[in-house]
Amino acid sequence: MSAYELLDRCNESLTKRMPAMSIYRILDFLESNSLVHKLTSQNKYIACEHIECCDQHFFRSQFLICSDCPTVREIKLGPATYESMQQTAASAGFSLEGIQLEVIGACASCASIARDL
Amino acid sequence: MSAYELLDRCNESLTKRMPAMSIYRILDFLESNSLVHKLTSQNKYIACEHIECCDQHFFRSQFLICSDCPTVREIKLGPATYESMQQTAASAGFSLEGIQLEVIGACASCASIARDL
DNA sequence: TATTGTTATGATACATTATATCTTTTTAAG
DNA sequence: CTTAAAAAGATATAATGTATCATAACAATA
Repeated sequence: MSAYELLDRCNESLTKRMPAMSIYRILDFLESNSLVHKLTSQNKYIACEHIECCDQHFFRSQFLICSDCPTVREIKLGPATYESMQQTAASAGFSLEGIQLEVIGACASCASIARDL
Repeated sequence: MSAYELLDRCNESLTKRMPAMSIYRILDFLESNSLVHKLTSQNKYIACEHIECCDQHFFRSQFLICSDCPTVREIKLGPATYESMQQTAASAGFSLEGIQLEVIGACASCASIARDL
């Protein structure tokens, strides 16, 4: 959802109107704790898919974003993949701090619909 | 540069004011021809670093973005890397259409400054 | 050359996304 | 309790991007 979609959703169930600022502050907090991720190519926010899998999740994610429907899958980035990215960066003189890997594609269901046409 | 920075730059050298719409239309065209790329995590646009390297550039790029200065390096994505991403996507049922890989880090010069502190 | 249909551009308004800033409230420490 | 610091509320505004409609340029054809 976008920040403002979240805002509308909140205001449906609240008697008092929530200001946009609060949504962004809350999202900042959740993001900095890896409970929510921002899909920068969509300006949308998504709950971490692995919140419950462990106490502390020390892994990086990539996002598979369907171009036809709202489906998004968050997939853990293998340490080997991450290290190879680190090396690629290093070979260009960069010391890596973070990555944002967003993959656009057709999800299983949309791809099968497309095949039937 | 951001779209509006580009707009301002144009208006410095033009007698007539250019509308924002035109900038976006021009950027759309350049993007669809891989002459300009959008850095979605920054809402900025950058000229392709490999425009002159070949007639047709059939490769994908990743972007190394410095978190301290405006430096951005565009690096070709090796076919092996791309295929491994395709496989990862496929294992989640996605058929890959495109990727956006933005890497945040410290460029060589900013990293060396940081070391000296 | 005139006619017509298509594509591109100009112009304006508006929608969406995000931040700045100042005030008030809450929390925590001494 | 008092006070300093942190969080939340509130409002305005900045930054980014799109919709839409009118006009202009262009190309195909009679």
